[in-house]
This record gives sequence, structure tokens and C-alpha cells, in this order.
Amino acid sequence: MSTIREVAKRAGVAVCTVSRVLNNSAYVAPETKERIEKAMEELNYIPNELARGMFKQKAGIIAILVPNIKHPFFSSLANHIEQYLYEKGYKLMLCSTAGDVEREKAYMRFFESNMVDGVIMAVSNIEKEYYENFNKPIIMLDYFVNDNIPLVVSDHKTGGRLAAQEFINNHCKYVVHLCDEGMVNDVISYQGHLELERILHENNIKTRKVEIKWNTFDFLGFKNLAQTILEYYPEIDGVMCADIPAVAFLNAASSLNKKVPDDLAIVAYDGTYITNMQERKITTIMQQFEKFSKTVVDILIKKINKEPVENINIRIPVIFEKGDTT
Amino acid sequence: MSTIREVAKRAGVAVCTVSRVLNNSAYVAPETKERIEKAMEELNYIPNELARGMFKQKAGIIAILVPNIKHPFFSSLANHIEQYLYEKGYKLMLCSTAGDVEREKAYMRFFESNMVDGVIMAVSNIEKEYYENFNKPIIMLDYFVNDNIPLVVSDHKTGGRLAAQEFINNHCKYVVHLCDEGMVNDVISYQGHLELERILHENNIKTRKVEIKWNTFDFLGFKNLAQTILEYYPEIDGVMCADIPAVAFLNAASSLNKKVPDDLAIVAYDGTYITNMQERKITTIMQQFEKFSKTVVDILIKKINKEPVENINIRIPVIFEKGDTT
DNA sequence: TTGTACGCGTTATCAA
DNA sequence: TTGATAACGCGTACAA
Repeated sequence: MSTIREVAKRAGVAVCTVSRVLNNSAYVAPETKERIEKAMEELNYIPNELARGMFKQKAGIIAILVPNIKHPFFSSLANHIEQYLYEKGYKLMLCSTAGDVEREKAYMRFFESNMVDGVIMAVSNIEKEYYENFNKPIIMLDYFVNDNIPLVVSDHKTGGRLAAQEFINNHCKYVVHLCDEGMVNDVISYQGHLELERILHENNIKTRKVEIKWNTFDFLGFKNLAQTILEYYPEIDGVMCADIPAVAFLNAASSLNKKVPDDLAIVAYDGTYITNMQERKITTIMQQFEKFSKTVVDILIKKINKEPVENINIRIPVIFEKGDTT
Repeated sequence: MSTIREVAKRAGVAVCTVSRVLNNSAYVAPETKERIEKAMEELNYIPNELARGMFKQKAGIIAILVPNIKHPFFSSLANHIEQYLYEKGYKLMLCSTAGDVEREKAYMRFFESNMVDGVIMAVSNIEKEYYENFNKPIIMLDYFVNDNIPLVVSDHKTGGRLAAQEFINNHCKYVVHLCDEGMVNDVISYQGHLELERILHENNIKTRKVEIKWNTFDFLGFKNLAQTILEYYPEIDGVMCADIPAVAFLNAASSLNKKVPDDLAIVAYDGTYITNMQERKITTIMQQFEKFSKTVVDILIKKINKEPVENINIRIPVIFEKGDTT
């Protein structure tokens, strides 16, 4: 692990000259430059990013906080964000709460310690004060805090409308929809559910909301839930929920000899690769992960560079994709 | 963003005293301590981890390099690694190559810059020299470099044997297996395929190896491939492959009216949550992600702390899980 | 065109 | 029990 000083000594120049070559920050005589580059080569010199970061007050790292990276939604998101950050010269720190609010708080505290330049919050289960008092660039992905904190989120209201329309087209009479437990108005994705209910009610279609625990990964649990719901409310002929439970409903319907879409119309919400991995293509409200991720990163980097950002409250369009389940 | 100096000034003490309180590194008079803690509170002081890292020559960050975090295999892995690192006080930097060797090289170079303390290589597509000359603690997850570089990997040889046994029990005559293209002997997972072939041949069962491009995510592509294979080689009555193509084979068999497992026995390899998400439970050779991850992290941290490590060439057992597809 | 000196925020050593 | 000082590695005024 050689330092800039050793390089300077070997090349017979002062450290600052090496630094200049390194950063192209000033003119250096060609022969001097060559000598320095040779020395760097020989010593296998690699700049200490920690020291650089300390000087520049910038680590070159952006953190993302998710509930769980295993979930296809968050791994898709993280995937695109990392890709784009790489292009922009940033690294990604991956942090997960695993549903533990204490962990969320601990990470939030760590984020203020100069090790990261900005934070992407794909989860938000603690009090608003934590976000309000956070003094670093931050972007929320599904939670409205106040008008100063950027919020980038899919246009769930339209998503809810598109789903409702599809149920209407399918002549459904009773639609169940699953949403995360503890959803409040400031959670934007909840607006999709509200819009779904509103429009269905306008069309005299009954609805039932079922709350499920965040981030569940227990597919069999979902399948049991689906089965229970379908057995307990046999009149149900439509369901909207996230990709994974949608698959569970598809399976449960098959077990119960319910025909899809005739007896049960299914609309999956999110559009991760899961929805393609079935024998039948599931009708889906798709979020645009790539566009979403780029928008998030662009805004965050602008914030980090203290550049002005026109719009900090953004809705990314969703895309309706017709499948065989409606 | 207040510094330790400001805290010291506010509390009317020297910086080193504040540092002592911060790290509990020496005795400080109770009243002094209280004064300092009050000052820290008032200024909302948070230590600068960048500066700390610079002094300690340690960033508290471990990097993982994967081909793609979207893939359930790598997201499962990253999930468990992050969980365990959190317990150990480390953060995780998530880096992906997206199949680009230049990106792998670029990241490898960055890793040597003091911003990370160690590296977990879940991908390895560049020349051995890069790993041999890498001067930081590193762990390979599927690639043998030399006897000095730790290697933690599932016991794929046993995995291949278990799969072979299952095909034998199913009286298969012709088994196809899919593996990544460009697999060489030093790629440990390839040994599973070799063992599978060896045992099947011993039992007079024909085999066919099909190479697929790394990390493909195109499920429809897999499905077409599966269908093509099954149509082109109608005698095939067994298949071993990763979880996702296994699902594709399950679907393709259904499309072709082949009965599973009578006409086609399917063994999935890996055991991510994907294998549970089907109507039929797929027979699976499961990797133990949690155990695997803990082992990796434990060894890496020991290496970082320059503690001796008894065994740096480890095989984590795989688990055979019988499903409905054999 | 190149070099000197200082600061970034910590911690550890030594001294008092 | 506490304080002054050096050091970690780099980048930038400022000076030469």
C-alpha cells in the first residue's frame, strides 16, 4: 500500500506535483509527468479514497435503505440504481432494515457520519422527525414527509385506476385487494388502493381490503391466505395485489378449480420478473424500474452537488400490461 | 455538521478528552463526561467516520461483487451477508459487473483504494493474475485461484451426486443438464455437473450438457430453450438446472403435454424462493444461504483482523429436498 | 513549472 | 485526570 509521498520520492518530485498529475489539475512538464507515472506504475500506487474523501468532504458513496434485498421488487430497484450510479461514478451501499425500526434508526444515524453523500429511502417506518431532522441529501421513494424532501414514486393513483378499469371490463362484482399493514395517507402507494376502491364503488362493485404484514416472503403463507380468502368469500371474482401474492392467488384458484379469468380476475401490481415466470402471463400494472431509478439518482446527485432541482415531487408513470388473467 | 473540536470548545475541554468519552478509551471524570455528553447532544454531534477510518486505516465496509443483484440467487446471498455484516458492525457495498469484465476490473481496482476492508467475489471472469495480485482480504465464492486465497463454496460435487441418484431412482434414460457457458475446472460449481455425468454414465444413462449464457434473465428465452430441447430430443426424461430454467422446463413440459415426473424428472439446483412459487413443489438441491453467508463473513473478518484462519477451502453442505417433480 | 505548508477530523502517545 | 502534539494520506493556496 504505497502513498503519494513514496511516489513523489521515487520520482524525485514533491507530493503536490504527483497530485497534479493524478487529478490533471495543473500543468506538469511532460518529462516530469512521465517520471511520475512510471513511479506510480512501479509502486502499484492507488490513491487512498478515504483520504481523498476526507479532504473533499465527500465519500463518493450513496446508500439505499430497503426492508429486504431478497424481495424481487427491491432487488430490481437496487439493480438499476447500482447500474446508473456506476455510470455516475458513485458506489452503492446496501442497507436493509429487515423490518426492524431500531435498525432503520441506527442506519439513519450512520448515514450522517460522512461515510455516504446521500441516501435513498425505500423504506420508512419511523417518525417523520427522523427524516425532517436528517441533514444530508435524501430521497423518499414512497413516503411524503414535507415539501422540502424529494419524493419520487410511481403514479400509483393511475395504477389503481387502470386496475379498476380492468375489473370493470371483466364485469367483476367483488374485488379483494391486498395492501401492506399500517398504510397511511402519506404512503403514496396507498393512494392506488384508495383510487381502486373509489372507482369500483362508483361502479357498484364491492371491495374488500386485506392487510398483510410488510415484506412477507412466505409464499406458502400467501397461498394459504389466498385459499382462505377465496373459500371464505366465494363471491370474490377479482383480486389486485403485489406480484408474489398474485402468483399465490393464481395457484390457489387452480387448487379450488376456479377458472382464471372467468371466475377470478387477477391483476398483479409491480411487474417484477416474477409475473413472467408463470405458465400464464399475469395481467400487471408495471412500475418502470429503470426510469424510476434514473430519476431518483439524478435528483439525488443534484442535491448532493447543491444544484437546483425544479421538481422534487415526481410521479413516474406506470404501464398496464394485459395478460391472460383478466 | 459539527466536529469534535466544536464539542470540545463548547464543553471547555481538549479534543482528546472528547475522544476518550466517545470511545470509552480512558477514564474521564464523571462531571467532565457529563458536560461533554451534553455538548455532543446540543450540537447533534456525529463522529466523522471518514476521518476515523483514515486514522484506523479501516473503513468498516466490505464489498461484494456479483454479476447481477436482481437474480434471486445473488439477492438471497446479499441479503444474508448484509444481515450478518450488520451484526458484526460492517456495512455492505454492493457492486455488480453486469457481465462486463471491464467493470469487474474497474471495481477490483477501486477495492484497493482503502474504501473497503475486504471483498467477497461472487463473480470471477477475469484472469487469475487479478486475484493473485490483489492485496486486500478477499474471498472467492466459486473459483479456485490458489491455495492462499480463501474459497467458500457449496459442496457441488455432492450436489451432483444427489441429483444423479434421484435420476437413477426415477429410472431416467437420458438426462440433460444446463450449465453456464465457459465453465472450467477451477469453477467449483462445474464439478457438480462432472459428478452428475460421471455417475449417470456409470449407470448407463445418457447425458447431454447444454451451455447457456451467464446470468440470463430472459424467462421466455429459457422457456423457448426448454421447449426446443424437449422437442428436439424427445427421449430426454430428466433435467437438472438452476431454479429459473427449472421452472421454464416445468412450463414447457406442460405445454408439450409431457407428464412430470413420469415423462420428465426435474431437479432444480440452488433452492432460492423461486422453487416454492410454483403450483408443484420442485425437487431441489438447496444451497444453505445463511450458513454459507456466515462462513464467508467470519473468514473474511478474520482475514481483515489478521487472525489465523484454519481452513480456507470450505465446502458448505447442500440439502436435497424432494418435491413433486421427481 | 514546481515546492512548502496547512487543513480535513480522528485517535494515540506522551507528558503533566 | 487531562492536555498538547503528531500522524493518517491527500489536495490546494500561496510562495518561489
